[in-house]
Amino acid sequence: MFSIDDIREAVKRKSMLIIVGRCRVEYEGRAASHLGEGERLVIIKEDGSILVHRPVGYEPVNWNPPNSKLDISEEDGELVITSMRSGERLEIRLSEIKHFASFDLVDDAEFEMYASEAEMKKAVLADPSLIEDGFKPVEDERQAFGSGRIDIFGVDLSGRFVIVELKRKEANTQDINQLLSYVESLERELGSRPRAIIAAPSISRQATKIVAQAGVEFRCLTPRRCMEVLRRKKGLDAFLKER
Amino acid sequence: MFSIDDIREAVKRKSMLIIVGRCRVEYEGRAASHLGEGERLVIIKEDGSILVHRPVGYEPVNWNPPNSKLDISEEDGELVITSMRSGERLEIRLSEIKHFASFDLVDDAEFEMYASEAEMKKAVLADPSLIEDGFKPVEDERQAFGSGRIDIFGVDLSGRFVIVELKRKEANTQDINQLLSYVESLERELGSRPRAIIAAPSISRQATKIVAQAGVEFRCLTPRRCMEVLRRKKGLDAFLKER
DNA sequence: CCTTCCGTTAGGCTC
DNA sequence: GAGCCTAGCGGAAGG
Repeated sequence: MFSIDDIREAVKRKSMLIIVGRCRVEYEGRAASHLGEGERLVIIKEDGSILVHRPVGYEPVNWNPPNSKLDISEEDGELVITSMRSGERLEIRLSEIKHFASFDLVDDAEFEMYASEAEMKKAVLADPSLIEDGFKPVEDERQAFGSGRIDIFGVDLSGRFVIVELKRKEANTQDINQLLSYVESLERELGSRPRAIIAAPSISRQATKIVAQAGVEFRCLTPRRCMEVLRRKKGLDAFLKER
Repeated sequence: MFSIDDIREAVKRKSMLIIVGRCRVEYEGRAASHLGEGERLVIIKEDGSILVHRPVGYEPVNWNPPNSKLDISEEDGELVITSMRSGERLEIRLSEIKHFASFDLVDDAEFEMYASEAEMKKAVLADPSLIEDGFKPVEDERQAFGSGRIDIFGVDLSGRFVIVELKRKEANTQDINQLLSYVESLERELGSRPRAIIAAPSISRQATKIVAQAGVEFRCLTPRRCMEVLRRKKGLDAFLKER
């Protein structure tokens, strides 16, 4: 079996702890919550993050992020785990522990993610014709005109300014509003209204209406297409380097 | 020890599985990712959700939501867990298993959350003076004017329309833009510009500028204050019922 | 630090 | 099912 000292020892050693048991959970901080008695999985990680998982659902029912401070105690025969963080307090009272284990895990691997919006941006900068022929991104891309950051800012064949908003999935009304706030901000700044292009794999029907009404243009652009462009470019770079 | 059949059996029994071991993870679906070899915690829940947790961080590095389909197999001496879902595939290849356990957890408790935006809305409907004296929410509150849903729609003392946007934490520029899109949509619909009020515990400096420029009004309203109003109202209801 | 915005966001609610 | 919004969102990136 194990004692409260085993748990304290594991916490101090900065191991990952797994506790399965019957518990109640109270949270108070940015909001507040109460969870009555039931059987759950509690995970405590070496960075001070803590998760309470119910038997179903993707999300933890309660948690505290990394760098929370732990306190382990015993009260009325219950194991009490308290996780504290500026302004937030999570208390888990375990009346019965079905399982306890601790591990010192080694995990240095890189996590690589593909098909993100950042990759779409790279692809458009590498091949601006993905937006339209003659589109030229403006070199200095750190454009923060009062209200937010523009994904890509450039000029079209006729020299007119173009704001491009990228989305890796279907564009919705919120996305169009975001783009329009950039347009208006930039219009005030430059005196003329720039073109606005939303580039996404698809667009919601509702958003289509706003797009039509506000003169925004839609370009179909998928993350997959962008990955292909980047792969081709990478291949070309390698080829040029070899020569 | 345990065999692959133990794991299959636990999955079939719809238990919660906990596996700690050395693994690689591939994901392909809405995006794609690759995670090289390292030691992690894998959780499989009875509803088909699956989580891969690294030794640090609040979030799982890879996952699949509830109702994913599981396949357990053995390849090249590795335990291969595949989780599939419409258009998404998660593959975990375990080269070494340090720990395996399964549990049939019982958890029927209610989870109660307080201080949500929904509660703020209830409080304002119960006591509209939280917005201002004479404010009257319009009964028919299902207001979806082309672009999104308005939190609370009403009239002020002078009979002018008022749009109220509630936020449980500091209001930012995005929130103001959202409110303004409602204002403009409604202005087109009604012919006159309604008042716009953002009710939140605080407002960011950036948002303050837009508020001033666009004629939006800010009302300080905290979730805590709303909870007190609701508690008082509940108390009153109970008192009236007792008589 | 503040601000902004992405995310395999998830999850819920409404039409 | 489609669309929209909240979340104790978390996390990263930029100023």
